[in-house]
Amino acid sequence: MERQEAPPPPPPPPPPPPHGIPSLPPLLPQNPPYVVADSSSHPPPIDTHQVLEEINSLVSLASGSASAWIDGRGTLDGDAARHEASLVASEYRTAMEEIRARRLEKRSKAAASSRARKAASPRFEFQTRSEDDLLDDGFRWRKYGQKAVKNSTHPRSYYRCAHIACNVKKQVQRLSEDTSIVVTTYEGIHNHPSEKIMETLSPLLRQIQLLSRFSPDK
DNA sequence: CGCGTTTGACCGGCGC
DNA sequence: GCGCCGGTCAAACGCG
Repeated sequence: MERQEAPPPPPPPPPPPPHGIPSLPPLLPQNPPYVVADSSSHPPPIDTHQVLEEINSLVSLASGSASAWIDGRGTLDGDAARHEASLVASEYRTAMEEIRARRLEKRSKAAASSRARKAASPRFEFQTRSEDDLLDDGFRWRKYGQKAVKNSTHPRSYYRCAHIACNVKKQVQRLSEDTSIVVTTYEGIHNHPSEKIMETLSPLLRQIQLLSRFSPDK
């Protein structure tokens, strides 16, 4: 147990979030206060793989893997390490539960507002014969999803109006029977004018204002 | 580097 | 309860 010099703590590799796996809350402190493995010590060292197993089972809830986080950290040892391992696992569990709860809440709120909007807001659909899927209607749209739909060879694309606080949506899909036809479905009413139209109109408006200032009946 | 797109995971609704 | 399906989310990616 006698250690003259604290061995230079191996700088923990920056957690490399592997491809496709969401970044995770810290599992272990960056600088190890934990005891370095010592074969002569008692109780025997615990393998991080044990801890990893539990953490992984928790992480699987959030469809990720924690192995990248704990890899290369070696073996924990002693009561302190044991204690820390359990703390880490329980902290992690709490964190993941919170994340999950927040996501659920957000989703159910979104679903509720989507239902309300569907019931209240107008929805209209029209077809155009066009090479381009996305026809220029003067508004800016941000794509937020694409989905293969049943009985259709072409995917359906989902767009939201890019204007702030305007929640108009549209779906765009090419007919499988006639590939040259695009079906566009709008949902909701814009709470702002089309930027394109304003761009065209604003010089005219300025002109009108200017003229009215010098108009004789003023 | 900021912003828009891609893409797989996830959720709720619905029919069975 | 279970599986399917459409719609949405959000991290990763890509492009100007």
